[in-house]
Amino acid sequence: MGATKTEHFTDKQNDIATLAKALGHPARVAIIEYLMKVDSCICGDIVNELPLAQPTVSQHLKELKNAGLIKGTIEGNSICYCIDEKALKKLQSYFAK
Amino acid sequence: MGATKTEHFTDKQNDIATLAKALGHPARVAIIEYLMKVDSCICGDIVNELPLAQPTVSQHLKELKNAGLIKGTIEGNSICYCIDEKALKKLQSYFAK
DNA sequence: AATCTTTATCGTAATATTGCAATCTTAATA
DNA sequence: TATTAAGATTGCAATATTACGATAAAGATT
Repeated sequence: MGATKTEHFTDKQNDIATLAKALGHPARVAIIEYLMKVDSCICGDIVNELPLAQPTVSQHLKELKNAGLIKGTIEGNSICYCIDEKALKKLQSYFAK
Repeated sequence: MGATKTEHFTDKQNDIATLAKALGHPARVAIIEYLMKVDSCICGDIVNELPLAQPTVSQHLKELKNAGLIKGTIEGNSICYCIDEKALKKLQSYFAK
């Protein structure tokens, strides 16, 4: 036991839960808010912005990416992260009911 | 360590994260959707509605209550759960930006 | 009062998350 | 090609979550 029984719920419910879960940590909320503010991205800046070690930030970014909330594109040496509007719109329209 | 470093983030960020986290499980999304649909509540019905055992549902309800998403009022023998609009509004207005 | 009904709590097993040091990968630069 | 810089991955310890059987608490019913 201990694992979420996703198979018993609808795709939509699982989808919303996945997005919400990704935002269920203040560091990830902070990342999203930072990305909203600067719009353009610069991944290293996120590490400087947060009071967490680089591997920890990298892990949070991975989770946000898996949930579809952010996108990352390789920019030569570094990586440019930015918000995936589609996922945010999904949340927005879900709560507008 | 393993515990979230809430003290490094703003109250608002922690607040949103708490609400989002509460919705970060499909069963809790399903509970909220069910409460939206029936409006009035009847707690036992939620147990029947979900494919989970009664103690598990009770635990999920507790988390939703702790996060402020639902309210429960004693109705004689049983308990009447319903959505706390304030929390939903908070999420709604947060995503409407 | 004994029993039933409804919901919460306890205890515990299985699994997931959080955080970081150490290390690896890959591209830029000297 | 060595070195540096930016990020990701690995491995691990601490903690949290998920799920449920057993049981408790409290009002309703007989």
